[in-house]
Amino acid sequence: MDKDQVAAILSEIGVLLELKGENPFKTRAYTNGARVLEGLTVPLETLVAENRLGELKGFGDALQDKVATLVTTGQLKYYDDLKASVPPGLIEMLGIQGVGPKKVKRLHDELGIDTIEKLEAACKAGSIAALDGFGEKSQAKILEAIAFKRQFASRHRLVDALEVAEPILDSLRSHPDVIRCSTAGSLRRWKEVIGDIDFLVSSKDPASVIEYFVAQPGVRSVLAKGETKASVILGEGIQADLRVVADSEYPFALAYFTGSKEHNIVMRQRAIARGLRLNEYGLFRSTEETRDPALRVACNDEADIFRELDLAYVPPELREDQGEFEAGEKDALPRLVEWTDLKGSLHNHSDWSDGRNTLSDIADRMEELGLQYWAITDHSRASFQANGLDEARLLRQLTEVAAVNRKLEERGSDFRLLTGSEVDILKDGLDFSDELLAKLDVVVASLHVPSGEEAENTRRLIAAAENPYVHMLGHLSGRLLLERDAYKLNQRAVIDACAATGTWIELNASPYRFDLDWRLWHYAKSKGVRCVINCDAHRLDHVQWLRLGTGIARKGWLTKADVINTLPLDKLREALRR
DNA sequence: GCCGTTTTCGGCCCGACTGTTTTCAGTCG
Repeated sequence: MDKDQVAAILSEIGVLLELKGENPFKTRAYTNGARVLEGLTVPLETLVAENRLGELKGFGDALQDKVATLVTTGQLKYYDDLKASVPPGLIEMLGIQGVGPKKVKRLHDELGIDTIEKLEAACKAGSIAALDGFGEKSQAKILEAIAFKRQFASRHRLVDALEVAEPILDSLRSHPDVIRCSTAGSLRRWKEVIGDIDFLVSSKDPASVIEYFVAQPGVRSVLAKGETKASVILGEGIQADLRVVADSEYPFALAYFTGSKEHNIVMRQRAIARGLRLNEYGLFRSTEETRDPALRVACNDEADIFRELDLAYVPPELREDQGEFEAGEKDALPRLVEWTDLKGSLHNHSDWSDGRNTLSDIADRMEELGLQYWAITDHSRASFQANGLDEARLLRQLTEVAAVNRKLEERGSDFRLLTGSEVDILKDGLDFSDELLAKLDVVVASLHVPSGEEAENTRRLIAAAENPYVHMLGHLSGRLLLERDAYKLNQRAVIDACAATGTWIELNASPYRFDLDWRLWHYAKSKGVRCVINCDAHRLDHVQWLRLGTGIARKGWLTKADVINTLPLDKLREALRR
């Protein structure tokens, strides 16, 4: 088994132990172990072979033993027995809002409920309300939560969340009683997929802000409303939470609610190690629970908090406990790329294949936005479903691009369209000959029709990377967020090949893809692979995705120097020729 | 289950909200 499979099993063991009512710290040991494995950059089998699992954080005798067994045999009796002892429906029941491991255990032990369907029937029959510790309200809430779970997915794409969050944030900002406000949580950390939206506000009058928030136009129902927080469901089925704090507490609350949970745990531990106590209300000179402002360390913003804990400021995108503490201690955090650093996009479509707009409309719009270049890389002939270009049409397109560029030049514009192709990676090589590819400014090679075999897909992509006319690989994994997993593929092996050949890798900025995944960029960068943040635009307004994609690049620790399309046009042309 | 310049046993990050409770357990983030 590889690390991801082993991590999934450790994580599942954690959930199963919770359902059995095990010691929560034991449960956490498994959950933590899974996270450590997910972030591993060396092959797990190597660690096992060299007996070095004990070097991993939180890996004691029990975890080392179980992981080694899984890696070498692909099986684990402890896990099999545990899984067999817990009905599968119980895990599904955990996904219902307000139902946790303790309740699932009691429902199962006392009423024999082991599926969501049985739970729903029991609610309707009134037998949940009769249970000790439950009541009419719990029963009604469970029914509601089951209906909600069926109607809406609990995970949402970043772009969908931003679309509803940004107007609400603007609205909060305009409220007279709001002093400072921000989004927080996974949205602020720019995760590609988010669960809910978090807002944070500082105010002298929390009650009025809470009332204002629950009355926002997008609010469909109110889940909870207290003195300092409220939870609502927005029309799109996305849950949004608001916290209101005093302005002096704002930086602490912002850091706290931005998370991630794992990042916060380390922050608290750093506070404790310095004789301090950190929570959402402050950083206190005390190890006891307190909110005494006299004991609070004065901090005006998040940077002050990091400084008190002997760290450089960590941008929200990096707060995943993926190395930011080691780097922050040494003041070695990178200066991350900004979306305004980008000068253009090198993978885009026009109405010659499956895009919507003409070459001249595209040029006019991108010039107007202040970009310096925009590559037209329509599909190649094998993508006939996307109206892919054959050699003759591609050659005609080159003439037309030249004509558009001549007009730009005549009116004194420095903006240029670049010629190119998103050439299909086929079973036996690329869809176009090297002679044809050599005539293009930009060649993006993409796998659209994968094989079912990991080794075969990996081989095809490596072969494409080795072609001297290929500048970059497009949407490497082929995933579609919340729709389709990555192809079977050894991504690290392909990254290694790109490092060896100097081939760039695209960060496809489409919010449906964000591919290559941010978790792999740190590795790619360490190998010296350069990134291209591409819109893969099919319409003019997809240019907005440059901003989204840059946030993902930031999560991958990338700087301006790591991203090719931050280069001005003349430097870019040189790089393309190399 | 993990961990240790006080500790190899006894801790392990912390607080708000809800419902079912007369003081707290469960859940969530």
